[in-house]
Amino acid sequence: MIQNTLNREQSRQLLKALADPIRLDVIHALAQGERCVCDLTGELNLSQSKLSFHLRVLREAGLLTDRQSGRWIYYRLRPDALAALEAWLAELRLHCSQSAAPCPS
Amino acid sequence: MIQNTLNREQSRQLLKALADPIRLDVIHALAQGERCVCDLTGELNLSQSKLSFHLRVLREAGLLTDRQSGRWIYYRLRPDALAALEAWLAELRLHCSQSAAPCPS
DNA sequence: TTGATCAATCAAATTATGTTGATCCAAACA
DNA sequence: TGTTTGGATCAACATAATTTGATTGATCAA
Repeated sequence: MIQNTLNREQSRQLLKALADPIRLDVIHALAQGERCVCDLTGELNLSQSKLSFHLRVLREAGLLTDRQSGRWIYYRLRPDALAALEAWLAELRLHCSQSAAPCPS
Repeated sequence: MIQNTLNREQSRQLLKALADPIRLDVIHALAQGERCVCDLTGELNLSQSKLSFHLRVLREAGLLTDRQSGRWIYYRLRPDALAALEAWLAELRLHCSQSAAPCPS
């Protein structure tokens, strides 16, 4: 489960999962709503095992959930994971504009 | 320059730059404010060329700016880049909870 | 049952990224 | 000028991530 404040390792895992062109395609497709794997392969023009690999990376990072219905598996984005990353980024922004003391310090 | 709305490639570059443990250490250090390279090597206990490599990745992604003063170079986080990523994430969240139509579609 | 389909997994091959140590360049100072 | 120092860059090497094709397990329909 994703907490509201991410530690360094959690944010790294989310970022790493997102930092791939194919996985971003998946993310963008799922941003429109839940999708079945069988539809995603077609929409994104990916081989079955390739898609499966990337879905797994995203799922294990906590960005996706899946549910099974018959032989189909549906994936969706987890808004809480996205919100947690947003909060993490917002924190970084708070104090970053402070100037450095001149070197040599 | 980072626009307010990122395209897929821009967001990928930002995410990829962030998705590394050493670069996250750098980011966290710079989140407290501007730093000289010479201080960062010490704080993060990194070899000079290693730090330089990672600073370059972050800078080229648009996450950092640098300024030179004498022989020292100071880096700082770009809050606009962070804000742009936040906005990108927020958009993904808007419609993602919509359920899929049952397969076969 | 049997055969077909959806999707996960695995090992091998490929590709991309990060690390290291050496070298280079520019600024500062003697 | 000549030397020192901060930092960028480069090539060779090491490590990590992705792709591919084959195999497996589960569900469903005939």
